[in-house]
Formats: sequence, structure tokens, C-alpha cells
Amino acid sequence: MKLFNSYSNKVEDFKPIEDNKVKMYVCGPTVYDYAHLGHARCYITWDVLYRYLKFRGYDVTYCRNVTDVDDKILKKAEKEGKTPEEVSQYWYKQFTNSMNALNNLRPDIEPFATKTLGEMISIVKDLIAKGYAYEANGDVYFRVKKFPNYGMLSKQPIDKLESGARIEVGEQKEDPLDFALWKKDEKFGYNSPWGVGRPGWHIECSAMSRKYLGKTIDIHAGGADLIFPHHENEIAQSECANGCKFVNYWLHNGFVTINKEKMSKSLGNFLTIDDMLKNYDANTIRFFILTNHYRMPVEFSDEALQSAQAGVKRLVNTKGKIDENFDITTTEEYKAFVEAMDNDLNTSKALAVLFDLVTKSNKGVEGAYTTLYKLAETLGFTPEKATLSDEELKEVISKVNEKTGKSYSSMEELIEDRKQARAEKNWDLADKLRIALDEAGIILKDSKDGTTWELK
RNA sequence: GGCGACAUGGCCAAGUGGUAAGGCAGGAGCCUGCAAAGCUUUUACCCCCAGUUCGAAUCUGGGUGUCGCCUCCA
Repeated sequence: MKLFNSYSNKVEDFKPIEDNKVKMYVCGPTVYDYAHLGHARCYITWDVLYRYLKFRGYDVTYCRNVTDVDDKILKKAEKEGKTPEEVSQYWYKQFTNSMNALNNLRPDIEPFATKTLGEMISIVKDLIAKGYAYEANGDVYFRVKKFPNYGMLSKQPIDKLESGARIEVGEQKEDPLDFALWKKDEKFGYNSPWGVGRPGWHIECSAMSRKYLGKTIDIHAGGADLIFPHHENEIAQSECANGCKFVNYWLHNGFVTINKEKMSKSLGNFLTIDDMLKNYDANTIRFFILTNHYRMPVEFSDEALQSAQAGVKRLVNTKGKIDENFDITTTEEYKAFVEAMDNDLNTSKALAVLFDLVTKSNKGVEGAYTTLYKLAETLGFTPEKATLSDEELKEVISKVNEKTGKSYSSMEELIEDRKQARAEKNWDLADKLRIALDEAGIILKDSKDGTTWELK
């Protein structure tokens, strides 16, 4: 398969370091507030990559960190009179709920920054020993100019970066470009060889990535806003400390925009995942995200979501039987799907294939539904419920009885009675029954071969 | 100012040299007692200009417009 590598700015053939094993790291959330639609896009995108790699037979280890040490967490803790742990634990739980609600698979490893401090300190020590970093009054900084490849990922000429860099009050950097590996913090800090302090943001990912996946990994992914400085700094730290390449494929997703502006916490123009889920289900949100290529911007609007809702309905509402003996790889749709996804995750084209399968499925083409089901699952869609439990069915019938003054005991009886009514051209009763069922969430389908019912 | 991306029908969106996938919305039809669902069918010369080529939405150059990164940010 092919993936666009932000480092080379080219679509490249994907080859894992080791046989069919893939080590994949995604920059996770800083847990201090609600996750918004932008996060949803990011994590849905990489969830689809994870699912697809597995679908293609790779043995994937997916690591997504949790940043639980950060200024914003501390600020929130102080404001609410809680400990930083309480704050981060609470928001981590919320985040997990949101991810589950979106039907994102759980990563294989979800390390917490505060649980990886040992690894961070060891990297920082190493960097100091090798001359890439220096201590200054309890802080430790990375010497950017010692790393010749600095700026290669973000394509920033170093002299241009220099003009934008600043030294904050209280910092003792040798060079404005240098960034913090460790920051003195006597209030909330942890013990270290340089006194009590906290790790810099960037070192967290370098440490967690190395600890759980190794010095060189296959894929490192995240939002495009992390390219600079976060990922640039990660490369510098990791490559200087480890003396080898850090990441083979850098993958970045585009933003969600609203009113043509990036959706973000700082701009305050965000919609939380929880709020979105009040109006639209997970399938709709995934469809909305996946109709666009992951590197393109996606403009949010209610119109777009409603369009997605109508579209995805046909996809997940298609009913059929799964035939476990059917070999989906023999179908042309399977081939088209794989070809699309292999080409840098062309989910838009993959969805078009799914719609072909919907049509074939409705026409009863052999294996079409099974293929549809399995391919849709690879994109994380959940089929709509097709049947009701006996109890639910009873409830529906009692509702209908209540509305119509009848006393049916089963759906079969109801349908039979309605058939009778239709034969007698008693349209009034036939329609009443249909409407009552509709209100209870069931749709009747009249055709030549009789009447069947389905969930809405 | 530096770096990067994008501009395709009413809306969304694939397509990176051979004559425009798909979804939504709309129109027409089939089916139906009427519906719903489903099925069939229908709507584009691809921002502008110049160039390369037998041939360009697709490549090159120049415009115009939009967005992002360069500071915390998915």
C-alpha cells in the first residue's frame, strides 16, 4: 500500500521494518477538556488506518499516548481545587467515552505521560551527556543548532524559524530556537537530576514511543498542526538520543473547519463530540469524515451532516444475511476497495464501492451483503439493528394495540389481519396499523409477495 | 515576510495525460390501494490566462481566490 509521508512530501510505498509487523504511534489528547470534532476526525482517521492495516494482514501495535502533565491541566486543577490527577483522570474517562461512542477501536497501548517519567529522564540525561542538551537553572533545553536536520519535516529554513523564536521571561536559553526538555516546577513537579520539575511536551512522545514501540517505528501520525514544533522536536530529541532514524512514515490529517476557519480550542469555535452525538450518530459522523480524503480540510455544516446522515443510512440500513463461507476476496468490489484504500487511504472512493455493494445487496446478488458488511466494518461502520428481541416486539405490539384499539398478540397476527383488511379495501385500518407501527419504529413493506417488516 | 496546501455540477466529493466515480438534494419512471423502502433514469467541458502535447481537470509558467503552519492546538 501507499501512504503520503509528510517528511518527503511524497506518496511512498509502505514497507514495515519487520516483516508484516507495524508499529504505529499516534499523538493522543491532553486530557483537560471535552474532545471536539477536530479530535474526532483525527482519531477516526487513524482508527481507520489501524483497522485497514489489520484487514490487510499486518500485525499492528497501535500506541496512543495520554498527556496528563500539562499547564492547562494544572490551571484547571487549581481553578477547581482538585489535584492534577483528578482532573486528568476525569477527562481521560470522558475522552474514552467519546472514542467508544464514535466506534473507534481502543489502541493496543495507551500510556500516560506521568507513568513514563523514568524513560523521559533517561533520554534527557543522555542528551545532556551527548552535548545535545544543557541544564540552566533547573530547566533543561535542547540545542537545536546541534541537529543539522532540524526543520526537515516542517520545511522551515532555520534562519526563518529564528526570527520567530523568542526567549520568555525567566528562561535561560543559549539560543532562542532551543526548546525545553525539562522545566523547573517546584509546585507540581517531580524529582529529577535537575531538581523538581516537569517534562516538556515534546519529550513525552519521544519517550513513550521508544518505551513501547522501540527506537525506530513505522508510523507516527497526528494532526497537521503538530508538525511544527511538536513533531520536529520529537525527531530532534529521538534521533540525537538514539543515534538512529526515529520514524519511517510521518502521517498527518487535515483540519475540520467551521466558517472556513480551523476548529480549535484556542479559537473557541468548536463543537464537542458529545454535543454532536446528540444530533447525529457515530455512523453519520464517520461518514462525514470519511467522504473527504484525510489530508484535505473538512468544512463542518449542519447541511453537510444532514447529507451524511441521509447517505450513511442507506449504507448501514441495508439488510441481509452474512455468509461466513463466502470468500469476499473474489469480488470485484473487494479488489476495488483495496485498491482505493491502498492508495493513501482513499476512503471517498472506498465508500463509492460500498454503495455499489448496497445496490447489489438490495438486488440479492450472492455474497454482496457479506462483502458490504465486512468492508464497512473495516471503515468502522456499525450496521443498524435488523431485528428486535421478543420483549421489544411485544412492547411494539402493545403500543399498536393501544393506538388502534386492537388486541394482537403477535406481529404475524397483525400482518395477517391487515392483509385481510387490505383485501376488503379497508384502507382506513390498513393505514392506521402502518402508521402506528411507524410510530413504534417499524416500517411495513407491501409487495407482491406479501408484507414484511423492518426496523426504521 | 517564510513554508505548505487547495480551487471539479445546486451542495459535498473522487479522479494526477486519453476525454468527468460516488453521496446528498431535485426531475422522470417502475413497484404500491395510496405510501415508504428499493430499483431504473436524468443534470458538468473541471477558477482565469498562456504554454507543452496528437490529446490536459490532470504537466509547466503567470494570475486570482481560499485555507493552514511559522505561538498552545488533532
